[in-house]
Amino acid sequence: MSTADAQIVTKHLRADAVRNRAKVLEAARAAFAEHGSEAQMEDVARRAGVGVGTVYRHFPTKRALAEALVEARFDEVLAFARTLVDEPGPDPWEPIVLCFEHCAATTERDRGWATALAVMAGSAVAGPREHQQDELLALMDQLLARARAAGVVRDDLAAADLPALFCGLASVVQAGSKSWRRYLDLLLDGLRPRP
Amino acid sequence: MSTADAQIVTKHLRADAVRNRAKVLEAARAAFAEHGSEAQMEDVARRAGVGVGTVYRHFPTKRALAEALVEARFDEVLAFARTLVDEPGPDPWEPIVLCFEHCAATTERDRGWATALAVMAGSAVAGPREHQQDELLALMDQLLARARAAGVVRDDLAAADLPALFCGLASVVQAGSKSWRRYLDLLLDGLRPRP
DNA sequence: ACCTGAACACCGTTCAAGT
DNA sequence: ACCTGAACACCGTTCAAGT
Repeated sequence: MSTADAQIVTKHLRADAVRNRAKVLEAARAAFAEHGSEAQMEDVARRAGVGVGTVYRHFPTKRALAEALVEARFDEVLAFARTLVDEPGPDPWEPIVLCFEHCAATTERDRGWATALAVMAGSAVAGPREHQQDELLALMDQLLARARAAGVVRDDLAAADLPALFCGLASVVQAGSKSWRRYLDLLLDGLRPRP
Repeated sequence: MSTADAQIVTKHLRADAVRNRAKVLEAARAAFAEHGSEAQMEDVARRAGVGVGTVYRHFPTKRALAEALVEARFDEVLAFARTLVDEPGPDPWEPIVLCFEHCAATTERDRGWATALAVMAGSAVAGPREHQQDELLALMDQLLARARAAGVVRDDLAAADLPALFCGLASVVQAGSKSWRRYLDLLLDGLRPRP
């Protein structure tokens, strides 16, 4: 959906505009990774080698630019989740663990990712990236169903519970806690079936 | 400690300065509760009925003002934890639950509180409110010791694990999740002893 | 169509002038 | 000693002029 949109837009873009858009996104990635939401639009423009006006032509506000980056990350996360669903291993518990670890790793690389997860956890009626969110939940639901069937997770754990768990994990990682491993181990252990 | 500091300073303040300082803090409380960290210094000054310069005389930066508010909240939380330690009930698990619920409730009323918890979870070497942090950890340690002795919590759960748990909870609450209750129930259940 | 960058608006912070 | 608020600095955003 978002990919389709991007292509439709792309068709109407001049060649140099396409290049500039990509350069801006790449520059923004670097700037936001380094400075978080404090990153400056002027700095993004400088790194991309364009004028500020060009940045604003492609992304109406700083927030929109940040969200475009998150959308790209979302696609990565979706691809990862799809792999887990499509290539099931012998242990149905493992993909659950991998999802949480992937969430933590993504948060470490991209400070904007925690915000995306917070939006999902808030579960406002609709919102940006709604389709991405739905797809991720559907994928997680499949992973959970398998794990439940195998009796390796609490049988009352639903996919709808996960965004909040990811959100919590992301904030712990982002707090810079050296020991998010310990936090994650506690969390995962708590998701195991009750006796 | 912080209370002592405040009194030492108070002695050197002129009567009108004391009043103004209190008015600024009260105005800041309202402004930050309403707008979060987006609150404007000019607005704080207006609500307090003073000039911006007066706000800056008492608090060198916006960040310092926000931290003063958090320090006050911290004192409230410490008082609550002290009560739990000093007036033990029949059920040693209950105070643990109350601590988490109090954390969630405080986060709902004060958006700045989540930041304080994130700092604790990050456990940087030192930092502001270090004594408050230490005291809170010591109190939690006592509550945990009792619960462990009664066999109502995982015996590997340490007080040092709690800041991360609080941090995660606070971010879920702050995300505006209607169902942080569900999140908290999952979390607490995960802290129960293993079979 | 798209790009540029000077100009504008907004808000955190400072400081000269007041009491 | 402390207060005031105009002035400054910084950064997000706009828009007239260019190609």
